[in-house]
Amino acid sequence: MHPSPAARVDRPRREAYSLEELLDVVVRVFIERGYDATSMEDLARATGRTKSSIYHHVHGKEHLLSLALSRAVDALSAVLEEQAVGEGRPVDRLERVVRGSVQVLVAQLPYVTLLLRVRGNTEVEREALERRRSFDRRLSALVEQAIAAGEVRADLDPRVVTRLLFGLVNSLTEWYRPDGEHGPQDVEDDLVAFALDGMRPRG
Amino acid sequence: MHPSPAARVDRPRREAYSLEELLDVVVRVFIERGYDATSMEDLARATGRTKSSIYHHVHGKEHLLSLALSRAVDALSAVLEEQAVGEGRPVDRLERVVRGSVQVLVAQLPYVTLLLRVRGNTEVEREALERRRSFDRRLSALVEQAIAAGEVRADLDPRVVTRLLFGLVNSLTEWYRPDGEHGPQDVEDDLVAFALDGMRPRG
DNA sequence: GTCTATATGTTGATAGAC
DNA sequence: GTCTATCAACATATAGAC
Repeated sequence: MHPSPAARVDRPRREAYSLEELLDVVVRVFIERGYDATSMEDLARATGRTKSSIYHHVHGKEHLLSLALSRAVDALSAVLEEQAVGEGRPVDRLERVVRGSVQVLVAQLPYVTLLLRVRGNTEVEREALERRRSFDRRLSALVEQAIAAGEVRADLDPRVVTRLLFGLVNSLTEWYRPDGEHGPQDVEDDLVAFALDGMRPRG
Repeated sequence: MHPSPAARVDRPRREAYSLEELLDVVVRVFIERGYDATSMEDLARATGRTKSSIYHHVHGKEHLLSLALSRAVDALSAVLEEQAVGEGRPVDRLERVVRGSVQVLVAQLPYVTLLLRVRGNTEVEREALERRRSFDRRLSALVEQAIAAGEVRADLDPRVVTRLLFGLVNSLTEWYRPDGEHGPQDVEDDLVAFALDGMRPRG
């Protein structure tokens, strides 16, 4: 059944574009509205194309999520990989992991933000969550090494310290904006200073 | 049009129950699956009733969210209200706000968790977000008073410190569990110790 | 590689019996 | 206050023209 010519909406035909460009727009919308609340029609509107056009690039909505989460997880894993078997005092390696994580988080803010919001509804999400937990476990081991070496205070529960440190870094996604009033280096330095020495003046 | 008797599913008729009981179940499911991913049918299954039965208690899905968010926001506001015009050094009032927030967060964990995940898609969500921002602003003022009094280190950006402190407390919802291995008092003490003095041993 | 049109399932919500 | 039955809207996804 053909439509009558009068029924056609004058939707202009857009240039072809890459998966990379598509993903940038998609992730922005996923964060803004939430993954589940975002429809393929929303994505079509945001990209200035049609749903069918998106389906030409990817298998579906969950595939888009999968691509986005992989990027974030890969970047974070690389940071830990560098320091996990590194040299130097445990507390210094820990600091480098924190600094590296902050840098990744800032550089890949939308992707990491999306990763941190995943709840495990689907297989794709559960896989990403499992890789996050692996990151957590290895960071925890580093904290315990630092405590054993007397470089981190021993009067606090190591597991709680790990969680708090982790939470401190991850909380950046809730407020840090690249075009905001805080520079990435200042935020990184303030966060490390806060984590190591706290809010109270020393002396 | 009546169904044939054979088509009827043998769904047992359940006892009446209160809005309070309903809300507890609903919030648990909202957190588990995410608000948008949760269907009214999911809620019906979780409560052991039917969709229609739920609609008898509330106007709809968003009404359930509204009730849940109000509870969290009210509890957090009460904590700040106690200390905002309180007596004592700013840093001590700040510590009491942090301790009070942790206690509320632990006592009302599912409700606060839900609040912290809201993105502002609807009017109900935007209202809750605005009340959160108000909380943030007043906490920020308290931090600045403490810095002005020389009770909090002045070499860090006050706004960044506020965000980090806020993020530290809120990150509890990501891992704290009432039936877990950490007692609420220990977590509260460790968090305050971490925030005030950091991870590094003093002396 | 984009488009229009459509198939097919699920959603939030309501009507009305019991 | 619970239930069964139903709806209109919207969801993901696909077919096939250009």
